[in-house]
Amino acid sequence: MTRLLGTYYILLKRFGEQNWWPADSEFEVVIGAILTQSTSWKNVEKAIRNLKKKDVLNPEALYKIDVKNLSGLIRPAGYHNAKARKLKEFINYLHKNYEGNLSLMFQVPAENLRNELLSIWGIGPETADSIMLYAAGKPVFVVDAYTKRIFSRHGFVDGDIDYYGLKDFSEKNLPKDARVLNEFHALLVRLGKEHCRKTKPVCIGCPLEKQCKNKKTKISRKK
DNA sequence: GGCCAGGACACCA
DNA sequence: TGGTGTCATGGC
Repeated sequence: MTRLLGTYYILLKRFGEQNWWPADSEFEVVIGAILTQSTSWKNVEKAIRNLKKKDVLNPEALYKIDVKNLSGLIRPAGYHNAKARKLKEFINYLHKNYEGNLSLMFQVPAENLRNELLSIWGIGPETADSIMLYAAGKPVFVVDAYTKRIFSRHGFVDGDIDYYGLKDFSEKNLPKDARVLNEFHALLVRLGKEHCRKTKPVCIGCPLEKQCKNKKTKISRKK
């Protein structure tokens, strides 16, 4: 077993299954993946509630709604004008190429699907991988700000590693199993929120405290 | 009242 | 290729 996989089991034992992605449908996962860009999930939930209330959280309605109305509904998620355009870019692509059928799109082989997603304006590496893993069920590792911070602070990778360096490292050291990759990313976000924040890291009680290399800000047990 | 959150893109050197 | 600015609301 790799050290990284061992870390996964440590987190799983401590936090339990996270049951990601919290959504009622694959389509909702895609929308959530775009809305959560650089935004806390609590704000995304409000935007999603608005979309549900107006009954537009489906491919047909989202295709028909005008971008201004859409922008107003997703306002709580921040960057609402930019995100409304992003949602429109995705839904237009889906209608143009797959008749608005997400299941049809997800039949595309993983590597091709990833390139297609990346070709859509507003969908970058992380959002593409989130959609691949949590909506399409493809076995890919999702890198985010928490992953980078946690892995560098705990000595898995250098702090200046880029997205694909981190993704390659992770996928080489973990089984190609969507269930594991799904759970691990969710556990890393949980760890990041509770113990490995950008500022004020709380190492005491962190399940990875012994491995932490964050000397500068690590909180000492000594009085 | 400041910081930052489950990023991506445009622009510039 | 890498650094910086922009997009913006809401919780803590």
